[in-house]
Amino acid sequence: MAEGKASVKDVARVAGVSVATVSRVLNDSATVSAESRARVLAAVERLGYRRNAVARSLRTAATGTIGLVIGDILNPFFTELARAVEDEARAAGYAVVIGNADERPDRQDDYVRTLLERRVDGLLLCPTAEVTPLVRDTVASGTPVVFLDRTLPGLDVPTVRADGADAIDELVGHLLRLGRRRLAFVSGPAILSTGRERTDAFAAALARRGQPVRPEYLEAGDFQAASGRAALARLLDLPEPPDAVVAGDNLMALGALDEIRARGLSIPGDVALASYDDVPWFPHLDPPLTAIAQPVQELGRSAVRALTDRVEGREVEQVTLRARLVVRGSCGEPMTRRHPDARDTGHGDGTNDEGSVTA
Amino acid sequence: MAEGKASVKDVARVAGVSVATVSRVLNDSATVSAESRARVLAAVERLGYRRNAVARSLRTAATGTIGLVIGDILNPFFTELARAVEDEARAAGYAVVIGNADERPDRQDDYVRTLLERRVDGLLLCPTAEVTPLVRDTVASGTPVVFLDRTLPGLDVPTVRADGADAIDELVGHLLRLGRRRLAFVSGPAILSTGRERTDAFAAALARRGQPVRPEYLEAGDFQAASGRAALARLLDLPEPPDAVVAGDNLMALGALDEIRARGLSIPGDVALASYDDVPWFPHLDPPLTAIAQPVQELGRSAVRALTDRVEGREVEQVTLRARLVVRGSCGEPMTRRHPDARDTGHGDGTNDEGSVTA
DNA sequence: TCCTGCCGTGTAAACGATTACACCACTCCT
DNA sequence: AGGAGTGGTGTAATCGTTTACACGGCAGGA
Repeated sequence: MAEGKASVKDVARVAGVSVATVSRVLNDSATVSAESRARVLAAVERLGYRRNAVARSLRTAATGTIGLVIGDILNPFFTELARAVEDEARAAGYAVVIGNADERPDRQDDYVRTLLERRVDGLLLCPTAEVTPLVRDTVASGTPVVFLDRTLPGLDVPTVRADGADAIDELVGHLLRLGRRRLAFVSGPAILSTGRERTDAFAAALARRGQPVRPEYLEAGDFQAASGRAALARLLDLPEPPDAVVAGDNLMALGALDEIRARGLSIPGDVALASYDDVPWFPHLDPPLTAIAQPVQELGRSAVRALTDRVEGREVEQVTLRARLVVRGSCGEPMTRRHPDARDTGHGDGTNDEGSVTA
Repeated sequence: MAEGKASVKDVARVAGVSVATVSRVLNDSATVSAESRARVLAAVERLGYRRNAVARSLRTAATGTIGLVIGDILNPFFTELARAVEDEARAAGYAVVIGNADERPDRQDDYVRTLLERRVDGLLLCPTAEVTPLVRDTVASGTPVVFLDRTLPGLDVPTVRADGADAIDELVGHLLRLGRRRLAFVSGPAILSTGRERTDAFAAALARRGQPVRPEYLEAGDFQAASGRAALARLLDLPEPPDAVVAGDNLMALGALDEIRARGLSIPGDVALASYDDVPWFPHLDPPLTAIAQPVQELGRSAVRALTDRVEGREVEQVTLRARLVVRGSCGEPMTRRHPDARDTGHGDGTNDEGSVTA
């Protein structure tokens, strides 16, 4: 109704009670007579009073806020993750402050720093490719931190992540079955679990099937599109270029697509392409991209649960979920339906289903 | 180094000075002897002191934070916008708290409420399709608010947006030139400027060229994929279905794609498709999607500048930028290069260029 | 009647910073 | 020598809440 600068003191005066009573009504913390309650509520309404969360946080030493630092806000994987985190946090009564590290340790640190200064109750971190002193100190200092999607070596932090080893194994089998023999992998930074482990799983899958693992087919990028493109350029310039490439995330797959198209090569004719991460438009690409889908919704929700558990003093353990393979046409699988009359039911983690967002 | 619970008082004690001096060093606000400064800095280091932004904000009545409420975090348009806002805000010394309204007025209000409680210095709002009392009260109460991307009728709020009338006109000309005569438009909610104005521009462009505007070809959605799909279903079920469809945003275009594919129709053979908003993967679709690109980076940056100007007491005026048409193959344009050996230079607002993200 | 307990309420002390004001010790000028 | 200015510092008030503690009144049991 009125100006927005009223404080408890004003409310108390208008309602003819003390500030303590106002506070008690606002938090319904103790017994207050119906009479007082009504008068306070009326005064609040009349003054357009809005509680000052800053002062409240100062006094209670809790902000009701968790920080989420994601790797790259332009990466739909993180975007979807942020959405899931937000939903679950809101349900648990927390607000989320999102920070975008842009895959750069310095920006990550910037965000961690301001989030800590703002006294978030806990921190959800998708760590960038480096163990910075700040991150080390932060986890050491007892601030509730949970790693999401990725881990860093040498730090004892609860982590929520998806294991794609089985899916990668399946994908390798798929490619070999389709006659591909020169399989390449473009991984993320080796220090990140999501970089190292995916490469390892890939190599293990080849080995398990008695296939050689050629070091020149193991490329590394930084999870950004440009690095995917560069990696593809190096691979395609090899004397014996690969006939199948698996990209370590969806952005590098996009970069790979760029390079393959730019060279006038066809997919899957000249080279098969598959991607880690499944995103809504993959089914609409030419050809539809075979991908490994992570349970993004569950990842986000579990992470929030783990963090709030830590914040509220409960014990938490590591959470590992499973990713799974979604076969489409980009590896040479015969396309059974050129113009499908039913929806491709590739996704399946509960929400997004091919570009149709939110139920 | 040590525990993270030190306060200015502790620092003062260790440094052998008063809290005032500590504060002065921390804000380098007044002259402090080199001697004292050094001792304070040493104490800060030794105690691992981290300034409490909550207390600071309470005292200074400023949080150094701006709130950004976007329509839908799963929509890449908003994601890119958020990125731009964040960059500019960070450069201006502000942190950004992102809220995701999910295109729902109640969630928008939820976020506006908590952001105001947390005393953000200003609010960047992409309003949802309804003028809620809270939004009305907020702008009336003098809180610095700037609308971004969209306006609401009846509210006098500085707005930063892109005008697509010229681009739509150009697109209509493009379609007519390619022989399309039954043009349909799937708009967003009529109450939003981004809904209404795009429809109007579309109708005006047709009228200007002496083409009839058929009301049954003017569909409305809610900027989400599902509504685009539903709209397409209605359009394609008409006795005389359109031979070209323009979607009012990228998600509805995705939904349109879904429906067209599900019916076994081909693009552009059976129906041409174009979209408002350009996103990194459009060039990789089958066929590459013709789209109207908004100057997203500039939009975000201008909005932050407008808001910080308001926050810091300067006058601000409306900002209107221009969108532009990016022709690809989805309307029947002969594809000059099936396998381009140069990059499609569709985008051009400075940063993203096809899928390659960040320079 | 007096004591005990409970209910509803108010007073005042925190929380951790910033900052107005006062103060001291100089130096420099007249 | 005395006054004015200045540079460096400390004391204490303040921001808007929450909450420990105290207190008055009233009911019920002995």
